[in-house]
Amino acid sequence: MTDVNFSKSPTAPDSQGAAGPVPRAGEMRWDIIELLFFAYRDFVGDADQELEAFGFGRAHHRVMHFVYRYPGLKVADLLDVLRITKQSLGRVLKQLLDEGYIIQKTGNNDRRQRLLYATPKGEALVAKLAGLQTDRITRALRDINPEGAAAISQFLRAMIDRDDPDKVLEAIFGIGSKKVRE
Amino acid sequence: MTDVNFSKSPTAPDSQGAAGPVPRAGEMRWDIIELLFFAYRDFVGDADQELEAFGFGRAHHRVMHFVYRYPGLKVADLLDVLRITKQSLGRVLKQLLDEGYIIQKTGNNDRRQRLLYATPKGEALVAKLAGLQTDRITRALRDINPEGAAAISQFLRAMIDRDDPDKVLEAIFGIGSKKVRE
DNA sequence: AAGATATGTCAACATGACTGACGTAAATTT
DNA sequence: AAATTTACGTCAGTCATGTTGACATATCTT
Repeated sequence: MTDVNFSKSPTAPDSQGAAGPVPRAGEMRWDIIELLFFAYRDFVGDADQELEAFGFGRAHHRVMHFVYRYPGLKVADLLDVLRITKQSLGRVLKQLLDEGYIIQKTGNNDRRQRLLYATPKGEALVAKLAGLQTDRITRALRDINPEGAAAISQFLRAMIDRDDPDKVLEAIFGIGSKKVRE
Repeated sequence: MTDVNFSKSPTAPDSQGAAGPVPRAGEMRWDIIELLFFAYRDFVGDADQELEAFGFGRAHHRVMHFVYRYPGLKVADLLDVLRITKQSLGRVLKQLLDEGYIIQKTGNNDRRQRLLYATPKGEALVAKLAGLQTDRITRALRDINPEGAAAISQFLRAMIDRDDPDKVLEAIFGIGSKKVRE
């Protein structure tokens, strides 16, 4: 009744419509591709539910998270990290400023800059959401030994593009001696 | 110049605006949370670029992927997997049908069902996109031994909600003896 | 025959992304 | 000192993808 019919596909699996060297299906990492999809879907799903209560979306979460974690982040840095346009960021940032989750401070050296900081209200929101996600991660790591955990960390790092890293990635990869809020 | 000011946050890191037991910052898995964000961002970024050339978006990719991988998937199954509404799926699915990437077949036992299959054109698209993502995964796994790879797989599986698994998750977790296209 | 199910469709709307242009203040370069 | 560049904000318009709720049709189940 809710069964999927897996028998005989009407199209041959080996027929290809594209030119050039197409990778063969047998070499594909379907397993990891799909696990990443589902893992990420449920990982962000934790926060999505909470955010509804605040009238916020994922965009607000991402902004709050990085502002909290990297105090004094500039607007330009945030644009690099989130890879969205000024317009998109502007809308979300304005809401967070208006509702008192984030405050701006004029840069000391460069007065054009607006350095961003989380207010206590903003910190509480970030902590709540990170708590949910940390719970999931901790659960997932429960039966994994330190070597396994190291492999997971190494794998995730290696999945990230390292050409032209932004401010936050530099901190994560320890390129400079950037300090991050613990 | 593009430096981030990490010194003295204007708000105390320990001040909390929320009631109840708030997890302390020191217990948070900021590392994994952020690695997942960046890893997934770049992982889906591979496909996004290619999709532009086809005039498609991520939604089209997700539909194509699961239809290819689980031939004969029903519309209802797809709704479960993608966790979107009928409306949203309908728009995307209609395009893919109209443009010949997917075909429908009426169910054998239940003639109300529309079983979905990828056409050769659709298969080529999925293969192209999966190839890009597989390349990234293979690169990331290059220096990781089999035990590490097992830990990664175990971790990703454990990150996924197991209550009320859909058709595809049942196949992935081998609950039944579902066959999947290799 | 009545009811439940699978799918498709309509209207209306929200969010978060985009482009391109323009303005202002402040820093930097000439 | 003047010209240019940079950092940021904003306006107008568009697009992709998600939402809700209602309703129609064919088909299966009871």
